[in-house]
Amino acid sequence: MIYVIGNEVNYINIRSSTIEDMVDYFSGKDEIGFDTETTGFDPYTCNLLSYQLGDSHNQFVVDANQYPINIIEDLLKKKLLIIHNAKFDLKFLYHNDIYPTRIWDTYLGECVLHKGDKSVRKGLDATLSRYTIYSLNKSIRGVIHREGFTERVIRYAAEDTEYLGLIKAFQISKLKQYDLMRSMDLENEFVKVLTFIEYSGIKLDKDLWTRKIIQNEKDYKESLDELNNWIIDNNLVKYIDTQLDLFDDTKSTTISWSSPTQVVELFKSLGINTQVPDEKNGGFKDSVEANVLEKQIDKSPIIPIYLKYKQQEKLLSTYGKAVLDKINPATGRIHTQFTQIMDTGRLSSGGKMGDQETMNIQNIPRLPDKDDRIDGYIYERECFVPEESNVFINADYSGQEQVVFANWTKDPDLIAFYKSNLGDMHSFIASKIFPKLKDVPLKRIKEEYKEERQIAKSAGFAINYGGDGNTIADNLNLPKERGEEIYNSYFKAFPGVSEYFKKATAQALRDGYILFNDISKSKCFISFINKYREKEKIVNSPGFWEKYREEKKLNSDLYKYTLKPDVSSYFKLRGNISRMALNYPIQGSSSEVTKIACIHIYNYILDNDLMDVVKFPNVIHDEVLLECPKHMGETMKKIVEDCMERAGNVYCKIVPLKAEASICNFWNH
DNA sequence: ATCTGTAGCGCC
DNA sequence: AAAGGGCGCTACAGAT
Repeated sequence: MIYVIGNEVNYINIRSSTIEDMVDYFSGKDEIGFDTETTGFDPYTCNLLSYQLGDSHNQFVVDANQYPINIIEDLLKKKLLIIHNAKFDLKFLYHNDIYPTRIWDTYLGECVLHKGDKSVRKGLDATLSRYTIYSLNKSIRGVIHREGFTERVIRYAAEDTEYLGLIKAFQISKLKQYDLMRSMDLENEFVKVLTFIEYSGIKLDKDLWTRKIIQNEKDYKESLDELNNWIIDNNLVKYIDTQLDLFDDTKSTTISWSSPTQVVELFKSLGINTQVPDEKNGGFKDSVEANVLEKQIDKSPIIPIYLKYKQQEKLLSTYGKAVLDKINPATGRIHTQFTQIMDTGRLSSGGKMGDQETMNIQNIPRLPDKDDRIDGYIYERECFVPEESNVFINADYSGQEQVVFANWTKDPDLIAFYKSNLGDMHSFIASKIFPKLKDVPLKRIKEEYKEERQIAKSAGFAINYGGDGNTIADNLNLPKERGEEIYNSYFKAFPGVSEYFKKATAQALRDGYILFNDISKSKCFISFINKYREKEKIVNSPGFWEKYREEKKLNSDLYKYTLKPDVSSYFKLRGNISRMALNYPIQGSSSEVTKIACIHIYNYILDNDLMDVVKFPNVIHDEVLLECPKHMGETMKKIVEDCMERAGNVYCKIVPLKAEASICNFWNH
């Protein structure tokens, strides 16, 4: 039965009711299906129209204008709320100072159960159809704003809460089957925090940002002029604009410098090699990306000018005027949208929230090292600031993924490095892969063997992400053989890493998913596992390789069009799985550590009644940004560090994760 | 005029 | 045999 509170109705199976009756009905129950209808996505500028509470027997649709949601605060705080995409509804509750404690988010349930498969639709309707024969009519969505509490609006609003308990039950059974309940618990806890982060937003100093744009425009024009003048000075007539302008006798060029296609053509004519391997077809393609050109910096003086231009262009486009439009008129702050569960469990930021464009707040350019900063130059992160009477607490884990890596691989030398607090990691790897540095103190390596250290840094990085000798050679512009040597000496130096790599790959190939760790048991399902198994079956069939070698010798059509593509795709898929198996557990477990840290911080804020005082402007993978009144700075700094290290201790039992926080007046990281 | 895919590059 | 993990945004280029 559907009940409406706040409007007199009498339709078939729809009755009028009262708040008291509704509260009475749910007081004996532990969980409530919950949903809201609003005028839009932003809690600061939009309003709550109705809220619905329901289970499989009864649903209550309440007119929020007549009955402000605060009157059921007690219910919302005490019961388990089952919500599809809770972040949206929670934001409106937070806006009314209601902070529920127990959430089951059926949307996140789907994300946990189908992590790795983007093709799975996770909306409420799609979710319901996955588990039951029921389906929803979503065409009504948004109509409530226009037509009010009509019969069809009431029916569909009620329907959204009717099946949530059922979906939850199906999800629990699936989650248990895959041993994913702890992973789900983590996400259900974290969604409350992520809501708070989005709700908090981050303040952008508008004037400073505007000055930054002016500065970028000036730099941009200068490098653009430099580019064009170089063409004119070198009299590359093909690219010089010959069209006369009666009012302007300065020459210009016909090149659109932000077009890679056009720049490729020019650079080729200057003898610059633009060929890079094309992953898609195994052949080659043209590219003028920075890492291709940097290796050929001596080939033409135009290269450094072009690279500088590209940098300025980026600062002016992605980090230019559009950012100012993202400032919320009500709060004066930028409120992004986070996606809570990507394939590795990491967050992402940006995209559209309804018809509202948000921005990625996780890729704002970093401040250069202090020594490299230019006096008076305005850097992006300097423009992100706390409110007048506040300070930022900016904290990050030192070497989060590296430390998780050491704990996961259990490599004795890596562990020894951290345990003895030897100092610089890259110097340590250098000492392991260069025999001549075996007995040189790490401090000396860092200062005197910069080249070796750089090689070690690049090699360690590539290997962590599943790269190999070829990757190393390519990165460092070395011969293939040298890259191979470095690769091999790395594994010789760290046998535990090699062992771990083998085990991780074997597990993934066996199970068809990547197991992140034994604490949360989080998993990413390999969406293309069946495709891999098909190819595996082919290459493992009796006599396949004999046939392959034979046909290869003949270079037959069978080889060219069947055997070769099969083998190629087999190794390609296997390589992909292998790299996922190496990287996902490190990246995914690290993200869980950060999520738990954020939960601790959030709970501290909530337990100490600081929701109106402390803000949580951002989280960037291994880094958190808090905002609090100046006088609380020292306390919050310690709290944040403590929360982060406590979270780290859950996952990193051998080598602990250390967190460092600082108090600052802008995003100083 | 509007949509889609790609190249390139910002962050961790 | 192929050859570095995870994201999102902006410009261009080609298509509709």
